[in-house]
Parts: sequence; structure tokens; C-alpha cells
Amino acid sequence: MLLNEETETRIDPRVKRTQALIQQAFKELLAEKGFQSITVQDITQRAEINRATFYAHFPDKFALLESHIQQVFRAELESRTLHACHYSEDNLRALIVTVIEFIGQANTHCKSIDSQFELLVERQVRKQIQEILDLWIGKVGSDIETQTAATASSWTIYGLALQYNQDKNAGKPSAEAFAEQVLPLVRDNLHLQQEMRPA
Amino acid sequence: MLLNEETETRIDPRVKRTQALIQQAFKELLAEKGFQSITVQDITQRAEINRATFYAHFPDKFALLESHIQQVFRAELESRTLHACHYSEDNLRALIVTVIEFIGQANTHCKSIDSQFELLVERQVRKQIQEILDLWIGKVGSDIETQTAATASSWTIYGLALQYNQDKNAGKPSAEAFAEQVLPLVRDNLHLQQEMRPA
DNA sequence: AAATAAGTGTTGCTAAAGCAACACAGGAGC
DNA sequence: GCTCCTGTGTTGCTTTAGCAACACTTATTT
Repeated sequence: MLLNEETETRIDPRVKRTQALIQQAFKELLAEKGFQSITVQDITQRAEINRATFYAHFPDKFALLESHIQQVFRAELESRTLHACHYSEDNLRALIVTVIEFIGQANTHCKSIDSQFELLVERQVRKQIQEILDLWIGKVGSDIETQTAATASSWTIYGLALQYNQDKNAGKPSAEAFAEQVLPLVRDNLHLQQEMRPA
Repeated sequence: MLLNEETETRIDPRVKRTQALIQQAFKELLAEKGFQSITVQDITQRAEINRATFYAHFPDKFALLESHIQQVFRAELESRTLHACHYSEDNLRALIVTVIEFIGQANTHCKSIDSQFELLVERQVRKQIQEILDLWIGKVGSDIETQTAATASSWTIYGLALQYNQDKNAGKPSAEAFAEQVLPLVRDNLHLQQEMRPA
């Protein structure tokens, strides 16, 4: 709960439950069949909710996918950090590892031979990375160069993480070791901002 | 679902969920603290429902206890029978074992040094036994002797099951073996009815 | 004894979820 | 062509759950 844009006030337990049911059902279905072939009916039947209720929470299954990625990604990141709300070298390292592991999990847990699905995942994960970097840099004093650095870094991190996961070499380094290689690259990208950022 | 008096029509998923949440919370609390010290607030907090919602489902925690016993007992019985809706020697054997096991579980899973709690459990379990026997005998053609036999049998079964569970002898027979001893006693009790009952 | 606290049961109102029905958009198959 | 079927969004209305507040009973504390 550390990186909520708006600290959510107490949420109605009913919507909390419904969302959890939907997300759980969606997660299970993703493991069983491709995203493409999942229908809203599948989800609502599995979650044991009414179909109309689904549409009260999500416009369609694509929006659900985005929300699901966001949720899993943030949970993954928070499990690896103490206070992900500000920049530190440890947090950056954790972010890189998180991306690597997330992509690995996606390949493991999801039955995906579906280019549309992969595109949506990629976009959403990059969006998550960028949001974190924006948060760390501080969107407030944002000049053009800052945004450029954040964008470049988000693409760098995702691209390298993807490459790592596609590497089938048996003797490849651990995710942590690989992250250690990526770290300086990104750190230098953000270098200017670090010196300028407030204490 | 084989021994529902009225085959319940499709139940609103919301009430199904709420009841499940309440039962689960109650089960957990029973394992942690005595029935006496459980408050309705405890239950609703654990179940993450509103307190008023609890009272929409149960008059008080005593009614919940009865419902809980009934539910667990029936599940236990159904797991040991194929078609518990009519009499057979196998079903009677299963019923006896169920009672034995149920009492054993109650001692294991519940923190009870509470005479009121034990009394309520005892009453409710005997009620369950009697309901089943009534069903088997067929309440329709009920004369006085039939009811007497059912009542006697329910007390016999419960009493012997309790004695078995209080027996701390290490070399005591298995529940199934003990049930085999109990079986003829009860069977003879119901003997008249069996010969009279319709095909 | 008085006061504070904690739990109970109930009520009126709000918000969320259920449900049935609708119009509509593809396919699949005759 | 056509129908049949499955899935999609949407709507009006009903039921259930949430919530805050109330009066009441029991303990606990001071």
C-alpha cells in the first residue's frame, strides 16, 4: 500500500470482495486457457458473481487485464522493498529484479501464445515502471530531460528483462546477478536527477 | 445435498458468501478461544462483514452454533455415504462412525472447557441423529412405537459414541470396529420398522 | 455510587450486487 | 440466403449488505 497515488479511504467490503473474486477467477482462467479465449461469462461464472456486476467494475476484459497486471506487479515489487515510495539504489535494484521475475511468472502461469495478450502485458508493465520512476524523480519539478530519462530507463529495464527471460542458456546468471549488470546503466541514466533531487 | 428437507432452490450468491464467511470465521474462532468468549463482534470483524448483516442471518451466536454443527455434521455424514436419504445397514454404520468422528473432531478443533457449549453441541448432534432416523423410518407412517425406537436409537448412538471418545485406553478399537459393535444394538431397535417399511 | 467502557440487538437509509430481459454483433451450419 | 447459437453491453427493478445511530444491558474502574 506504499505507492498508492491517492491513499484509498476505507473501501466498501463488498467491492473489495467482488474485485478479489474477479481477480482470482481471472488468474485461474489465465493459467488454464489463453486470454483470447476467456469470456466475461467464464469469469463471472467462476467468480460466482452476476455478469452485470462485472461491468460495474470493469468496462471489459481488457481493462481487467490491465488492472490485474498492475496489481500483481505492485505486490511483487512491494514484497522486495521496504519503502518503494522514494528512490534508492536498493529500490532500483529491486525494481529491475521485479520486472525480470514478473515476466518469468507471466510465462509460467499464463497460457499465452497470443501476440495481443503479450502486447497488452508489455505496455502495462512498462507503464508501471514509468509510474514508479516518475514517482521517484518527483513529477513536480519535471523538465523535459527528466521525462526523457524516465522513459529511456523504463524501456531499458523492460527490454533487458525480456532478453534475460528469453535466454535459454542453462548457465545464465541469476536474476539478481543480471540486475546488478543492468543497475549501473539505468543509474547513470537517472544520474542528473539524483544529484538534483531534494533530500 | 441429499438430505435437505426442502430441496433449496438456487440461493442468492450474496447470502451464500456471507454465510460462508460467517461459518469460516466462527470455525477459526472456535479453534482459538472458547465459545463463551466469542462475541458477535469478533465474528463479524473476522468475517469482514457488518454486524447488522450478521443479525440478518442469525438471531444470535447460539443459533450460529446450531447451524454450524448441523452443517459440519451433515458434511461429515455425506462424505461417508453414497445415498444417505434412505435406510440401509451401510448407512446406519456410516451414521454411527460419523457421530464418533464428529465428537472426536469437536474435542480436537474446539477449545472447550465450557459446559454450556458442550450441552448445546450434544443437544444439536442428537437432534441431527434423530432427524436422520426419522427420515429413514419415514415420518409419514409414524406411530408411537416408531418414534420411540428412533428416540431410543439416537440416545444410544450418541451415548456410546461419547463413551468411546472418553475412553483413553491406548489399545481401544478403531471407530469402525466400535461401530460394528454398536450396529446390532441399534439395528435390533429399529428392527420392527425395517420389516414394516415400504419397498 | 457514578462513570466509563464494551457488547448486544434494532432501525432507517444508502450503496452495491443480483437478476431478467433486451438489442446487438459475429460465427457456425443447414 | 437463412436460422440458430453464443457472447456482449446495457437497463429497470429487486434484494442484500453496509453503515451510523440508538437504547439497552453488563462489567470495570474510579
